[in-house]
Amino acid sequence: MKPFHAYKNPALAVDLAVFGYSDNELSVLLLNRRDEPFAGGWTLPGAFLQMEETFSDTCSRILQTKLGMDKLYLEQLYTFDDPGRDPRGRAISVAYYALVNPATLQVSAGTMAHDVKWMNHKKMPPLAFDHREIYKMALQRLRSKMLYFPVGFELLDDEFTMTELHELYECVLDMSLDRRNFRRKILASEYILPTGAKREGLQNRHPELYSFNKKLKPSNFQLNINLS
Amino acid sequence: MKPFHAYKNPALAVDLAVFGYSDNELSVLLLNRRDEPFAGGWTLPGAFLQMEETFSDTCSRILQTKLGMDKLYLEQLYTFDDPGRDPRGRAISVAYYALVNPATLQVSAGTMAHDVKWMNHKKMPPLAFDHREIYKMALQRLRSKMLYFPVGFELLDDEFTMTELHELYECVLDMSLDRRNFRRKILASEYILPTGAKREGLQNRHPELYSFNKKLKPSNFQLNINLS
DNA sequence: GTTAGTTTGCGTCAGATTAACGCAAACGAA
DNA sequence: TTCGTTTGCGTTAATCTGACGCAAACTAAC
Repeated sequence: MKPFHAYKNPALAVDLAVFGYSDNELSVLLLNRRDEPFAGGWTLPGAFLQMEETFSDTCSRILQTKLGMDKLYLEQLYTFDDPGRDPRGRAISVAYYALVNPATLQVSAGTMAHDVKWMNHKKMPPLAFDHREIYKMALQRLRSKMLYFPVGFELLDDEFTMTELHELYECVLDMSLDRRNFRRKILASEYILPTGAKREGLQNRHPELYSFNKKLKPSNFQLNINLS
Repeated sequence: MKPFHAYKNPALAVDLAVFGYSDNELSVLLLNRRDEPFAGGWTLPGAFLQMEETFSDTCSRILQTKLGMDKLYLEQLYTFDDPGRDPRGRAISVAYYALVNPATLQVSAGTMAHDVKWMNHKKMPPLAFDHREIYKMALQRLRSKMLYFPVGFELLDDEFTMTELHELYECVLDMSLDRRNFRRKILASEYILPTGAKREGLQNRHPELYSFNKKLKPSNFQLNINLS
């Protein structure tokens, strides 16, 4: 029997929706294409899977190349198979999304490739291929996931104030949440703990600092917020 | 430039976790393998993607071949990429799950291929490849999805009694749910409506018949049942 | 038909949860 | 020191939940 790869198989791409959060803005990492098709257009960063790679390897390779760092929070999203999605031929795309916190975002400013750019998620340009669809699904997944899984913390630094966490949720979900009720629910979940520390730059320790409680299993984090 | 398929690409398989429900039992469609590797072992039904096919096409082809019918409820689950998952070489598996209602299940009894069998989900044999993992993820997805999305109805006939729906949920979730509270919540969601009909075989119309309300958008179906 | 046991539909109620909002101490800028 | 803002904590009414009672509708046995 011939080896699998001797048969005609579609190309396998891995595409990434990388979200970054800083200064109350949610951004997405976009790549400005140099080559045809869609030369000059915007896409999500991606790469073709090499024979020996896992998806996770490919993600790391993309992130290293474009951001100069990997080891971010990473989650598989969906696999897109529209036969017409790439004009060059049949290509399947396995989409992942990644989350970048402000510190990493700042560091990456120095190591980022010249052909990528952080774009505010409210000012997204048209995207090539079916990348708009991928991006939309990623945002939707992030939004619904942060309601029942402590995933939002991945977008913040290790230590954060309640206000910062609150603003993150309001920003990503694009809705206003009562500050006091949000605090009560988040604290009741016990997924964040006060650190007792005082942040550099602050004169006092009034805005308390919290950190994500990594010892708890994330199974029953539940914010009970109704979208729609 | 060479066409994509001229490069070395992994094989792309589509594997299906097909759930059937009847007589208060949840079953999974298993295939008894004839060829190596794992000859004689059990697997989920699957097939390699043909160049012109969409995943959905491949699913239909598998279901036609093995069940003699397609057009079931179908949802993409996850794409598995462990390089060692197939001893024959690199193969990616895109997993879907499908739901079959009792009527279809009954019809399929006559059209089913001889090498497949419905297996009670509590009596699953060891599965070849990484199919145990796929099956477990499918069951988990079904369980969590039916709590916030009206997907359970796909496992029942068009018309059903409240008791049947209640038993379905208890069976699939493998937990007991208070009959009266379940009724209250389900009816409050307005996703099922009384049909006013009387079922054949029943002498009276006391156990009321209901049907899924397809006019409602399934976005805010919420049963608020706590797993774990 | 009558009777006895089961199923089904509906209601009650105490306790928990939620949304909306008040308030004062802590803070920072003038 | 003063004043407007931020932050932490509390209150309350309305709603939701889980646990369970009850009788009408039904079935099966006699």
